[in-house]
Amino acid sequence: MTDRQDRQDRPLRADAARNRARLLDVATEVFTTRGTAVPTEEIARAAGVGVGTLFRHFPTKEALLEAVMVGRLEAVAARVAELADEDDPATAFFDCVRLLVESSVGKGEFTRALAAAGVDAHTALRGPSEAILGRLTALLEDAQRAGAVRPALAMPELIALLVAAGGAVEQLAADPGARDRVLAVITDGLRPPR
Amino acid sequence: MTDRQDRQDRPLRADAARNRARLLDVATEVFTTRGTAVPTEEIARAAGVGVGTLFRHFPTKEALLEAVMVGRLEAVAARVAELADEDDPATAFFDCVRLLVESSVGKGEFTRALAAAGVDAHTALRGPSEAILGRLTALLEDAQRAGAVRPALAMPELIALLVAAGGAVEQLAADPGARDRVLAVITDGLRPPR
Amino acid sequence: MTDRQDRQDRPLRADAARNRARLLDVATEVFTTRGTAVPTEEIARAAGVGVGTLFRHFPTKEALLEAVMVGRLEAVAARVAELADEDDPATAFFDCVRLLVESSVGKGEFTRALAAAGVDAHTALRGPSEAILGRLTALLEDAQRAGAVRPALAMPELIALLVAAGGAVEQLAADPGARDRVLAVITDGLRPPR
Amino acid sequence: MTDRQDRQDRPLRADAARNRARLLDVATEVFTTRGTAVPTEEIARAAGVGVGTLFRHFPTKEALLEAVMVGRLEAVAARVAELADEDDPATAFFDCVRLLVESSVGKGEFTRALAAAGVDAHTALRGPSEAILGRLTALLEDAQRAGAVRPALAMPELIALLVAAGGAVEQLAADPGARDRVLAVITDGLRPPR
DNA sequence: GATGAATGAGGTTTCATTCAT
DNA sequence: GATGAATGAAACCTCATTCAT
Repeated sequence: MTDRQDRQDRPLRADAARNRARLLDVATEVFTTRGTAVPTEEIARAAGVGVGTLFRHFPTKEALLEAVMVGRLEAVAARVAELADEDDPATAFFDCVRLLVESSVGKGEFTRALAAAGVDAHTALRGPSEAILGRLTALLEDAQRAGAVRPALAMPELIALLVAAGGAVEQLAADPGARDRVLAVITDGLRPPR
Repeated sequence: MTDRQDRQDRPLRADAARNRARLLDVATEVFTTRGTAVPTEEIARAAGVGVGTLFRHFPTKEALLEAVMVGRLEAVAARVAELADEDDPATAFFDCVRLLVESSVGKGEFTRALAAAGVDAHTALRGPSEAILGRLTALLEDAQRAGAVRPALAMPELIALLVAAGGAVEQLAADPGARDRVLAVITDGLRPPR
Repeated sequence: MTDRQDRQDRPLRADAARNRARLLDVATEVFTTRGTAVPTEEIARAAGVGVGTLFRHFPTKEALLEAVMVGRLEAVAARVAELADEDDPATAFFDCVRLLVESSVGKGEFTRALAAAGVDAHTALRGPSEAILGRLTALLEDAQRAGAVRPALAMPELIALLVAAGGAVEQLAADPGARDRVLAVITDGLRPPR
Repeated sequence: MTDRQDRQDRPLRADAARNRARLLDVATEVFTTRGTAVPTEEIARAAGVGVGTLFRHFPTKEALLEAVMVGRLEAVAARVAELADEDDPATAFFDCVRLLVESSVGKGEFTRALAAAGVDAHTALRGPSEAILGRLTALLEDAQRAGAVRPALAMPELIALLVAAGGAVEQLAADPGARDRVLAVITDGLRPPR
């Protein structure tokens, strides 16, 4: 009776696309700055649409959260791909680290919320996540081979460090000097021990 | 906002004191492992008391959160005080860093929840916080004077780093090796740059 | 309340007529098997049209319900008219009873839903209803005069019995033997008492 | 942590019991006369309590529906048990039939709503249902052995007939004469055919 | 003091209906 | 005429907090 094809793959109507985009923008902004406890109705109002519209686009609050995450991850993945073109392994790796730290602002909150909601976060996030992780793994290994990064460091702790440093940077948003000093500590810490 | 103790200085009856202690224990455990969204009723039940009792001791959920925080900060402050007795400035500072990271002071969630609720987080937390910060400031300065820590580092970013590293460590709870490597990155990063 | 046909007497365009017919078919099927709580959108989808089209033909969900009822009643009225041609009063009456029971005129759900919606159910249903009732009244009187049906029986209770027996038959859809035995009880019960 | 015993088996506090009873009364009345689509809030208001109270007693609308059903079935079961003491099998059986028809008012609506909600209706209703069905089966067999009821009649169709006749009687609530005539048709129909 | 029943504002989600495309 | 996106009232349910027992 209902063909999935019919409902999903048709390109969105102009106004629908506009609304969807506005909702995503607003949700990203709101979730990032005020946490995930913000009522859906408020997000809808801020986007200038009714709740019904929100729920047509994202059938669940979780779905909205997930979509926000996917959007952010995709943007980051794109920029990581650019940076990975750099020739010098050390430069490429540390630029990437800086990028990830600076763009991971607020991400921890999301993953936690998704996890708490019992979502299998991997379903929709896997694609962009793996793109990022794949690149980063390669960059790490190259930089380690080049002697620019301490050999005793694997991906899990690197990820954890990046997410954590992102949180720290977030706290220091008001003081760019402090932010740079945090980044310096992290990057210097990643180099091989003396 | 303030717990019962403060309002009427009558000493708590034995059973009341026991209930208050159990509530704090349970709340610490529950908030830490499952976040602050857990219903008050569940906390009361886990502590073996009725909700009414919980609200007699802590007139607000926020008050309970605050009390939990205060408890944790006080415990940490005590241990920091012990560590500060160490003679070698470098040892003292880095031991303290490790301690603070491992006890994940702050646990982001709490401070955020308190802030979101509009509580002036400093009212009740100021005491123990300042105790910790005072010691840490002194340790930092000593270690910097001794050349063990990079000079370009102030308290705000140190705090941010510690909180962040705490988060990273939390994520890696399952893998002690990774946790140690994170700590190594942070502590090496804190040393003077080459 | 009234469907499009009534408002503008322009004859329906070919595709419009086809859509209207499909909607009625689907709605009859869906309401009958799954109750009246099924969302309009689902009916539209099953009919292969958009919701907008559904509401153009039937300005209200109630209007659709009503149209479904009218359709069923008209079909039954036609068959009752055929049966009434039978010569033997007893045969005619009992055949008619069987027909009405088996076609479950009314299906309780519908009338209730219509009534609950505050529709004056008689406005549009009156025509076909009266056609059926008129015939049935005549058949009942003839059969009573012929001594085939108990004299102490008026239309209201006959109707009620038929609707009720329809419900019983519906419940026993899976077991044709049981269905026949229910019909036997009713028809034997309608004969004059010993 | 939580012992089921602790929560459920304690006798209800006086006010709680009063509220629970009022809620059940109101719900029975409302569901019976106006169907199951009535909002829970309205039931709560009619019972003079807040929604929260309703949901404390019945954690789901379905649970309330089920409780209403159980209550009605238990009442009927008790009366059936009384009637079954009668010596004459025919009298006992037909009295029971009359009772069931008259008390089954509105029951069909409930079972349908429960079924639609996907509840395994048997879980909570099984007890009282089986009590009624067990007695009725025995009465039917006795009456058949005594030659007072047609032999070709099994429980499934008897049940269906009773429920259906209940519906008919409900429709005729305004006219007691008609109601009695319906009952006469049913009971005469149940006797052995001539 | 302790208990847990009661409260009701507020959160998420559904769905009949309207209207821009 | 047809479409389906948008709308928002209203449904169900949760939970911090109060208060009778």
